[in-house]
Amino acid sequence: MLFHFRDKFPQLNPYWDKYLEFQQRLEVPAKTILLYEGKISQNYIFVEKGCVRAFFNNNGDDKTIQFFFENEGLFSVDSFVNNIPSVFSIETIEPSVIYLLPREYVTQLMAELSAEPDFLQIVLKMFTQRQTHYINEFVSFIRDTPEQRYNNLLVERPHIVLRVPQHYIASYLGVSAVHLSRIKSKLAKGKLHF
Amino acid sequence: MLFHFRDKFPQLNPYWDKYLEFQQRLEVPAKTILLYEGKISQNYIFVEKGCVRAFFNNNGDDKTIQFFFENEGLFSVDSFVNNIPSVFSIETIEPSVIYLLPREYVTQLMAELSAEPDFLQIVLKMFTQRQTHYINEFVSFIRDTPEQRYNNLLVERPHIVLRVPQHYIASYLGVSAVHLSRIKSKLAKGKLHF
DNA sequence: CCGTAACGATAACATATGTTATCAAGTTTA
DNA sequence: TAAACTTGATAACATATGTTATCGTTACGG
Repeated sequence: MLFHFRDKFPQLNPYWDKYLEFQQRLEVPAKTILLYEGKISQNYIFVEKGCVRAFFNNNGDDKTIQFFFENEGLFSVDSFVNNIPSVFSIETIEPSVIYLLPREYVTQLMAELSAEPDFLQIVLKMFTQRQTHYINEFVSFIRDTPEQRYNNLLVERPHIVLRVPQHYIASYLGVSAVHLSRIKSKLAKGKLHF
Repeated sequence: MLFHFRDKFPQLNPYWDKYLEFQQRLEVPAKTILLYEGKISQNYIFVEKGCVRAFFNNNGDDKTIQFFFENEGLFSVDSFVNNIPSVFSIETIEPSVIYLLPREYVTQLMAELSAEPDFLQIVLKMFTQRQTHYINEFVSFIRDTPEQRYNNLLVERPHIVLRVPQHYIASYLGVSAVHLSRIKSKLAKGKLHF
């Protein structure tokens, strides 16, 4: 359970900026784990450069839930808010520049934000957006074939296809890497008829 | 995008109770449509007796998103909050007793609730719960086979399997009705070995 | 610079799932 | 009560997808 913050609600940026100095800057290679499945989330994670994914282990092979790129922030809401073990891990996909804001500062920031007059409205909108996102994700599994989901990804979020290794995308789409390769070659053949 | 209210946060019930008199009581047969896909949600819907489902039409056959039973309330958050056409329909599955609270009263209710000191906390918790629910739904599609999903349903929400016709459950699980029948018979055979 | 790992394509085979059709039992409705 | 509809099971066949293995290419660390 993740969500983004920064720049989605620009009027909150000044609050955010106040805490820049408390962030820890990390420069890390690919495949660096930022949060371990089973551990309690202790930081809000902001991606300045590179990209990360949220995933969980399922009998050996891992399943990707979501991707995050430049200027996106995330945390395991469930773990962070309720102080319970995270059900997924977070790791970098590319060499990345990451900022971590520790729990105590996030709490403090939240308290300050509550003062903002229309913070309730913003929170509602923020969660409504996130909720719509996750509902669309799962409706897509009910409605679409893997091929259609891959196509949607190509059309709606091509940067994911361009930057992320194929087996992560496959696990995100809910198919095997082999099958995703088949889907791609089938689509490529389709495009030859014109 | 739906969510439940009543009794999940008992401290809010008094607020809710104040609006009981403005609700419209409906006694309807099965297959009564309460909100049409494409229309803007004008009511908060509360199920007193019976059950309903949210679904959308996909090239002729319909796909079920969620089920609601006694004492659960729902509305299309996206449609209701942002005044846009709903992406799904809502219809009764059994003969039901339904209460509708029109938009204007919900708005009024919300305004009153904002006064409640820890309403922000409650809203956060409420949405966090809903978000967890939808994430679990879609993670289940990435992680589990249809057979496992059916099993989860049996274990975690057996009332759904008991009360809801099988083809609705099939469309909710993302499989054909025929295949759900196969899954059931396979599970039944499995249970004979003991 | 070499060895190793990561990535992606493909083949061959096994299994899962969709589609269509048919049948039986129960329910609803005229 | 008869006809029509709903629900669910099953068979037969077609298609989709998973699994395992192999291969070539590229990227990367010693």
